[in-house]
Amino acid sequence: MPYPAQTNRTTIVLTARALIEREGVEQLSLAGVATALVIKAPSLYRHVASRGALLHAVVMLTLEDLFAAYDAALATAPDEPRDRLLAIFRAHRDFARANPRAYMLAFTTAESEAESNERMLEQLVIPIQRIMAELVGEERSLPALRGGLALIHGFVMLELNNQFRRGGSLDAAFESSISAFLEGWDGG
Amino acid sequence: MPYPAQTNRTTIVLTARALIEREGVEQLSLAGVATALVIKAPSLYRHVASRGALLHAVVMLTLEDLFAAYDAALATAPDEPRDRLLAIFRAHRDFARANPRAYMLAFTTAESEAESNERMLEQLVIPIQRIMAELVGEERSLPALRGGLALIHGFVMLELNNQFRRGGSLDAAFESSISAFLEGWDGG
DNA sequence: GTCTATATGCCGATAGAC
DNA sequence: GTCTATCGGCATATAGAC
Repeated sequence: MPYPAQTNRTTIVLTARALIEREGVEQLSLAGVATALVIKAPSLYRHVASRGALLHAVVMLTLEDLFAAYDAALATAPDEPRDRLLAIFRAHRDFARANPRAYMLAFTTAESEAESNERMLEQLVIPIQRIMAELVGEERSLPALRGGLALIHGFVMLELNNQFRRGGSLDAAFESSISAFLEGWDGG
Repeated sequence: MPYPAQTNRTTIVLTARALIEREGVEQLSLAGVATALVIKAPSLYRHVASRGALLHAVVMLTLEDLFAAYDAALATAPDEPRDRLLAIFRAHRDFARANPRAYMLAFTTAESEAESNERMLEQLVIPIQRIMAELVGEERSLPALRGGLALIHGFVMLELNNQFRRGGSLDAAFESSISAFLEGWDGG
């Protein structure tokens, strides 16, 4: 066994994500990943087809983790629909702040890499829409879902890109904006 | 005059933006810009310090154009604060859809290139906050501004990245979400 | 201000030995 | 599965002639 296995696909993907988080996506090179794993770049091709495939794997992993964060938040949330929705939204924001570059990458891949991405995103959104339906009714649940996603995603994107530069509590702005949005659908 | 002027900084920036819109930011090379201008790449350095400086110029131009779109929208809008806010939000979305890649670039530059970017963004946001203050009161105008920006920016980002894949009217979702958000602040 | 020529570097990816 | 060696490409940026 002159060249025993020194890594595997999962480790490679995790390392790539860590490097992306540290230096940015455009800085990610296969040589960098290999160095971090103390192997040589060509060895990576036994586990990953290309740089693009690696990035796609990072995106999928990130979406899976976000989904898991939803589940964890729901596991400890109260029964009220409104509380459960808030729990998900807060978990979403927390996740984005904990993994900013991976988060942005996952939601900014325009290509929508085949169908895998699409399926994952659908899975992610199902629990939100279900709760939304309880709150605003079935027929308005789709636009309400879209607005809710837009609100939290937009908030998080602006926050991650340092576009809220005027002081004041971002937490309070987040909470009160969600409250306003939900109450507005109630009333409408 | 063996080598007469064949271009200028403004033309270069406009060309760069057009290329970005066509092929994406990461695809933009100085060689590509030069070719589009029918000159050679090194000539660009008489007008632009570096690729980064060129990108920054594109961002500033884009923000200026967005600001102008706000002004144009307000010029023909009714007097009611709510109508004026809707006019700005619709103009924002229209602009983003007309210039998707430049828009994403402008709002995704984490570095916040010196202070110029910051000042421009502040200018952009002033009219929105002023109207917001009329609608929800001065002391709540900052969180309401942030929530409103988050909602429209998030909606547009999800839309541009093709993350609304379930059919239904996006226009309707946009309008009803804004209505809900604004009414929620009224009621709160 | 534009040109040619070039320095310099990094990248993704492949071939073939072990 | 990992290695060394390498191909081929394209990038930013500079030097110096005109």
